[in-house]
Amino acid sequence: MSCTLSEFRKREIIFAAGDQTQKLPKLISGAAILFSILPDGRRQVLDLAGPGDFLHFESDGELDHFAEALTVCEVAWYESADLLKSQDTALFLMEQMRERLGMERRHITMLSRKSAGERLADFVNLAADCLGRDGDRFELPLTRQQIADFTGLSLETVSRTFAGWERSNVLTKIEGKTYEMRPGLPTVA
Amino acid sequence: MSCTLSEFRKREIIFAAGDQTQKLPKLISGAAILFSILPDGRRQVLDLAGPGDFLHFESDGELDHFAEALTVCEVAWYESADLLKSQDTALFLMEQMRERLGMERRHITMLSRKSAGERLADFVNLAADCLGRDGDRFELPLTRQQIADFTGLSLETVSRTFAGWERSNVLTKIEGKTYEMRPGLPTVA
DNA sequence: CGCAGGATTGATATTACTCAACCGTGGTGG
DNA sequence: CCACCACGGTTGAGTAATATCAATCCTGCG
Repeated sequence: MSCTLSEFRKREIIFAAGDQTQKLPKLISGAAILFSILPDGRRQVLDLAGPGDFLHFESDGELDHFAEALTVCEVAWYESADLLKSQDTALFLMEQMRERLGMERRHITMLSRKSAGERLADFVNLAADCLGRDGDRFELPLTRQQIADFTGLSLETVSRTFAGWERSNVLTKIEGKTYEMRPGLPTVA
Repeated sequence: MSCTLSEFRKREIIFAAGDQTQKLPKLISGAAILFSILPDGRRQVLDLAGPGDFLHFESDGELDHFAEALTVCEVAWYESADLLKSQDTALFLMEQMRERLGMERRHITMLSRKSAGERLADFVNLAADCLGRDGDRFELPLTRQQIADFTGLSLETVSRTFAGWERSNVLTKIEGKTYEMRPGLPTVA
């Protein structure tokens, strides 16, 4: 299967809403966030992506969201026609889309009725999954604002909640953006 | 393309989480809600479906959500293998999944930072689209609780918000579950 | 060293939730 | 045929959670 590879630096935009596309981008390594910009200028973070995740499924048309590299990342660009040629790869693509749909639905559930603490605990687990853990340690290469835009909270609430966790020793900042978690975070439903 | 047809009455369960499936259900007529049940017993409404919408994309495995008929509805059950055989229908299926993904992302955006009024205005528009409008009139065959479970609000807040709209004449209850809207609902982003 | 952007913290305001009582209606059975 | 019941819906009072506004603090970097 032919595809081209490209690399992005941290904070680089991988693609923007409004771009025309003919290829499907798959994240090979690193992590990215998907977001849209609302009419009032606010950003809504839609999803996190890790290695193996497709960043969009628009095979031919205009993109409706942005993707930004959270870390250095490699992206493979596939021809969607190639992927649909064989039933195997079509099935694989469908599986990918279904997983993404499941992610979005968990996101909906998280936003729907959970408290600030529960949302952030969900987020931390999700982020650790996407970005990789080293034992109990993980990195959060996102700004407070990005975390707020993912969890639907204000950045102050994000900050206060993390501070509370650090005070009660369920979370420790090791250095920079690296944290270590201990059992005791609100349960993830 | 071979497929079987079945019909459901209002409030009937079309399929349940945990069911095994080999077929993809497409709504031909009527409307349905998709929801999941959380560990604490609460229901989370994930989506509304109207004519032409697939109710899930699980081609072979266990379902993770429920579908319930909001009105009388007809459902066509397709073999997923059939749909993936030709590139045309595979592309069509992919388009359907992409649209569903877009719906979920709008849902995320709605839940993320909007006020009760904005969420319900979004919901009303979405519901009118799914369930069909007759000019400015539309039906809402959902309970207050279901609307609350979709918008992430309490049923009391849903009730109060509708009551407020009726008082200010931006929404009128015609009879039963039929409403008429007038310009003036919070803008949909 | 100084600057800029992000992060933290505090005080206050607001929104929507919770708890609780009450209403309306459709259906059932005496 | 009517009374009653059950369920969904409405309304009110009080509260709790989180947003907002504002001041200050880090930290990485030129």
